[in-house]
Amino acid sequence: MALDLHAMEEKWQKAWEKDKTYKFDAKSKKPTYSIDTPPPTVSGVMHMGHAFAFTQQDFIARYKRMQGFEVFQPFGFDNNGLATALMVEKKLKIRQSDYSREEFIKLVLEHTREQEKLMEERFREIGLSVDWTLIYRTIDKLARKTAQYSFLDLHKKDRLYQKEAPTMWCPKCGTAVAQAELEGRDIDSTFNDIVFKTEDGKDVVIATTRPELLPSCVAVFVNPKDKRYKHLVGKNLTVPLFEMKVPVIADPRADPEKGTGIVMCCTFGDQTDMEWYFAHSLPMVISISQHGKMTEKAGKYAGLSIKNARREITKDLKEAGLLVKQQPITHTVNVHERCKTEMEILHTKQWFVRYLDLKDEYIAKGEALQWIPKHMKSRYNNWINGLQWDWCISRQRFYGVPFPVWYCKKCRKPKLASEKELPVDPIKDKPKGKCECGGTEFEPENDTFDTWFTSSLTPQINGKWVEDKKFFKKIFPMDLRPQGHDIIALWAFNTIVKSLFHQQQLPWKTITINGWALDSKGKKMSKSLGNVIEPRKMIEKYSADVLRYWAGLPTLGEDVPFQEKELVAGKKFVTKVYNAARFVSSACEGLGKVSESKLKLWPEDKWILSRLNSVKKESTEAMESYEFSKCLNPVRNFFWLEFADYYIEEVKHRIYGENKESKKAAQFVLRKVLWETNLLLAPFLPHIAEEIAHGMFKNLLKEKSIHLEHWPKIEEEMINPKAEELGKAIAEIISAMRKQKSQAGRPLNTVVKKAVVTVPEPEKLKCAEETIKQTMKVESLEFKKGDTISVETKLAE
RNA sequence: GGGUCCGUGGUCUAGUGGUAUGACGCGACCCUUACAAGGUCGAGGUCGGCGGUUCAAUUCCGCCCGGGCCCACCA
Repeated sequence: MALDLHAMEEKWQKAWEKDKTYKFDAKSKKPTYSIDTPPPTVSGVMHMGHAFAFTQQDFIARYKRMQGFEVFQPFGFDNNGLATALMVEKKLKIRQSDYSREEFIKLVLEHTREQEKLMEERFREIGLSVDWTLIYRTIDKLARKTAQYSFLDLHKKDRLYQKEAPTMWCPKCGTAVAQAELEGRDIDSTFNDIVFKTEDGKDVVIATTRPELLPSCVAVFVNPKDKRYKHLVGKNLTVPLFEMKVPVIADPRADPEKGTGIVMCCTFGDQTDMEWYFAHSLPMVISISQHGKMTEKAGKYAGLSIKNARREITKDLKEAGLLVKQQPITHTVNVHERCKTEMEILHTKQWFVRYLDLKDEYIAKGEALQWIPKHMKSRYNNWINGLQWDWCISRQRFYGVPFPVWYCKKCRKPKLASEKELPVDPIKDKPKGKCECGGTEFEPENDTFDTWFTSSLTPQINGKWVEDKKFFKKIFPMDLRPQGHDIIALWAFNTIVKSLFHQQQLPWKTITINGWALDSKGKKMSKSLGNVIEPRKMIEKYSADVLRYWAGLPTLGEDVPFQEKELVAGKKFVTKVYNAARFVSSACEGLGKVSESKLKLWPEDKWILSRLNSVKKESTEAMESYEFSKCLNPVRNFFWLEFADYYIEEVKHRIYGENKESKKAAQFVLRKVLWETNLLLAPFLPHIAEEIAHGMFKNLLKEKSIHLEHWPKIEEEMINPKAEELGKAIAEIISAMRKQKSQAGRPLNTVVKKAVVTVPEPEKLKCAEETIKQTMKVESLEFKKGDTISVETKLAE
């Protein structure tokens, strides 16, 4: 009887939905286990990486539920941010500028709702034990309210400032960005050796990749130890084409090895330029506008794009004979992670969260957090140690959560919304009351929050921090944050920062960092490479349980190449479990309650019960430390290689035999092992586990779902090393006999006329004589003493 | 350049101070009353390289090579 896995899985998914099996009950007396579920970006599509990570999260959720926790596992959608705005514009063929912010947000929420539905269907197909009534969105009302409340709270705690300062800026998106949004990219460029003139008309050659910044040149730097240029320090040089005079200054940050060893400082070509600007109180000459055009400071080049200006200026230098050499190079440049545009440092007014002063505390708190795998903590530390900028949280973007801020027209002071008004859109809403100065006229802050300003509040959003203090107390701090290693610096770090400011404690007890699902060759799956495999295709071809099996194999945190053959193996395993369950179920027909103490156990019974408990112990410890693969692997091997391959074969004769006493013991053990391994497998293979439980062992179910049953308890008294040793020896002997039958080309049910078994301690195996004889159909069995186990057989004709 | 992880039969992996787990693939045999979408058995590895510690190293230490990721590197 073949089982239709797809129909079976669909049946149980519907049943779980109908029975509200995974519903979070806030009134439950059980201890809460809360999970800070990552919100996938709304795109309508589920990737293999999603399936991978969310399934791993679900293993934990299901395990904790079976350990008696009331599991809070919500689901989220990230529909805040640039990616979403662009997607909606494209799909609906609209421009956000044609709408008010509130209208646009409404539109996005409506539109993404459809995409969410599609995604929700996909995510449901992998059998997540999510409470689907707990869905949050990073731009819906609660998220906006929470983010704005967070802003007010940070303001109250004196953690916010607004400042005109050099800021990382994306000229394409026309907005400030945070350090965490930068990405290093190798870009081809040209080293241009440009001639500056000394006051007495001599040439000084300076190498630069950015000749378009010549109009912003405010100084020239040399290393104080560099003898070649010592004579220039304190003198002025003339900037070619632009003819202004700039001083030569000595500073150790100038690298004599790079370029010509003498470097121009512009406001601002890079971070060092900025440091020099502050360190040497240099003037500021901004020649690039917020939209990436040259300003009037660039003279005749004003209005050109950066690229065009670079070309024109290079051309003019060449014509003037001031460009002596050009050399192609590749260098790493910071680009905006969203649009891959090269970053500029511009002087603009932005809101910042002041947080650089607390680096030590972040590190200390990071120590107090349980990181799994442990080494991921060093990425967090690494990031904090390298932090150089306060968190710039304002974005000159239209779509996002608006700042709850207006400015007094009279005194320019910011006026913040009051908590009760939240969420507000200052463009549409008016502030309540007057300014401190008495002013009554205000203009809105047009900026929106960095999306991470909101995403870093998922524990507060899900815990209803701003709406239900009692609920929040139940949920927060959360037990688990599962997430990818790519966003440790962004999501994990910012969430920790926010909770430290708002709640003065860590947002979670444990953070698990999952790896990536790669293609079979270990490359990242991406549309452009054409190596994307959709989980859905694999579910259709195999099944959800099979896909989950694949996700359960690797160690948490490992990147895993997707090998379809592992699904083949998974499918075989699911089939095996089902078939074995069918056998056990039919073998145990009519078996009611059993009084354990009255059973007379055979050696193989003691062996498998001992092994069962060893495996329970091993797998429970593994799950407790979030090492689910160390649970699944041993359970799988135990089930298949010991229980199915040996134990079942060893007791068949008792099941089919006449002796009621021996049959009952075998039945009891079969049922117990099957039932308990099925429980151990339930977090991994929830559908087939439920099918087996309901279809074959319904009388053992105490709850309406196997997923609400308790995780098997370890029975230490059943762990018996001697029984395990004996069981292993029996298996070895059986295997040796199988080998001889196999090598003789005979079926396994061939009768063995006579067998001589050599073992180190024959007397210990005496009790297993009947088991071996019956299992291998041996007519006459003799034990001999010898150093190693070996078997001689005479097969029937 | 700094950090970190990884490198085990054809492929993917488990694991450990005493030469190794399982899977997929491969070969042979077997239609044995749970399972032929199966079973049994088998072949296949100098556990990246070099040195060191040790009675003993794949496992510990150092260096090197190769790969991934994070950070830095923008003259």
